[in-house]
Amino acid sequence: MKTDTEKKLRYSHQREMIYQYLMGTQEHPSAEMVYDALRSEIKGLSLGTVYRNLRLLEDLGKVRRVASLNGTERYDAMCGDHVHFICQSCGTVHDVPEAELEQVRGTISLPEGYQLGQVNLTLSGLCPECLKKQASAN
Amino acid sequence: MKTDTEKKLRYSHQREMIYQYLMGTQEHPSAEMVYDALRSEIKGLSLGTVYRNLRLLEDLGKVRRVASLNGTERYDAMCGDHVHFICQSCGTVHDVPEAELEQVRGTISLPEGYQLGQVNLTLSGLCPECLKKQASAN
DNA sequence: ATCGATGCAAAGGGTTTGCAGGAGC
DNA sequence: GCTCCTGCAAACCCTTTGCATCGAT
Repeated sequence: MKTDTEKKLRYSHQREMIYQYLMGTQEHPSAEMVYDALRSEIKGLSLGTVYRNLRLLEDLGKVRRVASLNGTERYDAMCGDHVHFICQSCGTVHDVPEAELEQVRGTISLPEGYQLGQVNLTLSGLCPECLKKQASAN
Repeated sequence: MKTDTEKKLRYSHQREMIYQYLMGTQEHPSAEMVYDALRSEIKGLSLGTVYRNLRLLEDLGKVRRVASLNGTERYDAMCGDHVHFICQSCGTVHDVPEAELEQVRGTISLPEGYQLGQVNLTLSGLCPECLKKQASAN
């Protein structure tokens, strides 16, 4: 009586590497960034495979889509709710550990009848580097 | 010493209608939804024009991109920060007036050197209708 | 008359998918 | 050996853009 994920999945080196890569990075990469990072380690890796596995890992709840920048999705292996900062200029996505999302979650009162899933708090603005560049451009 | 928006803009019926439509709706429409809603009123309206004007209105700060669902951007004419609820199942975007975003903004402490712009709090989950459908499917 | 705005259609960029061969179990 | 997974490339979808024309000032 649940979303039947009847298909049993097999081990795949590609999937494992993709997941490991996401676990080990802080950069909240897009599919293409993952692809670029792994193509040297996995000969013949294809972008399609990266997309397929990201989607699969997402369905499994092991990976999360954390932001969308200029039509490009960004992924993260940490699945707990947390806060992200997106730089409008360079597109970097940083975690913001200081912000207390738990606290935020506490203050939310949804109207009757809604079921709350993810809480996504995204800040945008300019990162230190881009601020610097902007300053020196004047 | 500012982003020179030197180009002077002229009145356009299409732009006016698009803006009015966004002001008058609660549905946080995508470009195509705006197009579909207005094509009967504006003969010969083109989707490209809708996109161009949404972008322009966004640059003017009169309209805001509030969410991206399955790679499709959603727009809103209300430009203050507020909270949105996206139904994972049907894609509806609702405002959540109860949530106190101001309060949230107060609790945020960014690391040194960042400049905070927009604060975007998006909740996702299931809306009442989809919950109902899901229940009756069992 | 000038130059911004439009419609149209083609191009662009990210993501998905069909297919035949390859790999896990 | 049965299926799932992969690589490749074509297909898809949303969005942007080039171009000739229309329209506002």
